Amino acid sequence: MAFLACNSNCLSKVPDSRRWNKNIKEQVLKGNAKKAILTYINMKELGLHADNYTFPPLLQAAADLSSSFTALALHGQTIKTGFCCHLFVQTALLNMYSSLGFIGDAHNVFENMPLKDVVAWNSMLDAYVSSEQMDNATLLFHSMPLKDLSSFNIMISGYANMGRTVSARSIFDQIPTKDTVSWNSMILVHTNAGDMVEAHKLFKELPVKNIITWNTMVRGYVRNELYAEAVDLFEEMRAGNVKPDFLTMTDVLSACAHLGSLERGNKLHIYAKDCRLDSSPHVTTALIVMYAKCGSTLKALEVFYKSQCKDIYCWNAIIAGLGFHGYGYSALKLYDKMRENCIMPDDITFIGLLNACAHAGLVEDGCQLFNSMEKEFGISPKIEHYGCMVDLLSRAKLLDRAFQLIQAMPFEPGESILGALLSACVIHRDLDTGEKLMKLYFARTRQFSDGEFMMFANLYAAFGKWEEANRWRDKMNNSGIAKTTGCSIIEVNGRIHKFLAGESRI
DNA sequence: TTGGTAGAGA
Repeated sequence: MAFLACNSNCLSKVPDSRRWNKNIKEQVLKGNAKKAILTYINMKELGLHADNYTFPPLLQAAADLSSSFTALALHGQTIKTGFCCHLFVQTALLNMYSSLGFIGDAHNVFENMPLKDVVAWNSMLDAYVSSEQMDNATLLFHSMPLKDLSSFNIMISGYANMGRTVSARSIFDQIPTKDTVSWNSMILVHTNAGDMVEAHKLFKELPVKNIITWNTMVRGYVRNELYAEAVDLFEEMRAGNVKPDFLTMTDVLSACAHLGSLERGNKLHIYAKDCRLDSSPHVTTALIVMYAKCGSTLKALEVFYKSQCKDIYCWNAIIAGLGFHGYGYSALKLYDKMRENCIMPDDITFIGLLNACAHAGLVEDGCQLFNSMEKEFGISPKIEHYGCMVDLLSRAKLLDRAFQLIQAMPFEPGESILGALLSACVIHRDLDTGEKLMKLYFARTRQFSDGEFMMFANLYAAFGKWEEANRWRDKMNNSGIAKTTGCSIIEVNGRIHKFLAGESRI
């Protein structure tokens, strides 16, 4: 309300709809969609009329807010004022529905447009591409009476998201004059397909690179687990005086975290400070993760406490980092602080917390947190949360409770949950629970993986029951896997004779 | 003064 008063004071002196339009647009550009909508309401209250310049940013604001209610109300306003017939307003309506995921509504707007220019066609094309309807996008692309460079670029980015290298390349080769967007999208196609050699080839060929080109490559290396290459490219970037942004920093820190290189991580931290990139919550989170993974929990805490702008990612990272290193109580204390700061936990927070409890043996705290997810926060536990709980109960030797949880969970238990409880059965010498679990798995009509057959075989082998172990081993689709993956069964003359956990000699 | 295309954290 304070904003409205201020706004009306500032703007009522100049009751010019142009100024109001400009103001609305600026709010949207700043990411303040709510204020933009409030400005529009204020404008109407003052008796000013909206026009074809007012609606496009407002429709964008509705999309930014992900508010279908606001979207429908604004669509109604365009009809009421007659501006729904304006080409630019129609295109903005199409884009708003597309952003909200209402592709059918976007298509309706498009179909009812009496005049369609290339921007309208591209908007519909993008609606299909961003909703992964590449078949519809391809049909539309080929039926377009007008195409420009954006049309080709939109198609390439669609294929990039689906990893369709050949289709993307065919579009790319048809472009007479490519721009940086075309090249960057084509590089992304290859990084998404896991072909960093081809991505790097294009990167070298590209005459004019921008920050997105560099970031696409750095991210590509990280996603494809080529961490040293990611760091090297970052150094090349610096040597070439290309200024990294917060996304470059986030990814190179992530590479460093995977490499476990604290020395390099420290240097990157200093660099991020010098470039003032460390204030971004993305970078803060990446720093916390890097320090935690490199074993420096104290530095992770220092980054966390010094950060002026902490979001849920930062909180989740520090909770998970503490939990991973066995500081269960500290993780729980930070969770309390997080709640005091009125930050709502999400499903990732609980994965960190439950893992923290499992590592520190805090069984009852873990159970309470697990129960609070749905009751207090309306978060339905996912299979990962059940996995953490099975791990927590198994580590605490509460095998029957772990079994009951698996029995009650609304998911098909996977290999990792099976592995957690079965190995606990081996450690705590409880074959009964192991067999009960096997029966439960067997009762569910599903396809068993070789990994699961091997776990069953290992369970019996651990208890010296070679006949059963052999029987389960024989069910494996590829029993040769036992000889190549470090399986813990030793086979002599077709019979399993010995169980050696963790050894790979056969 | 207005609508469309590339990367974007666990």
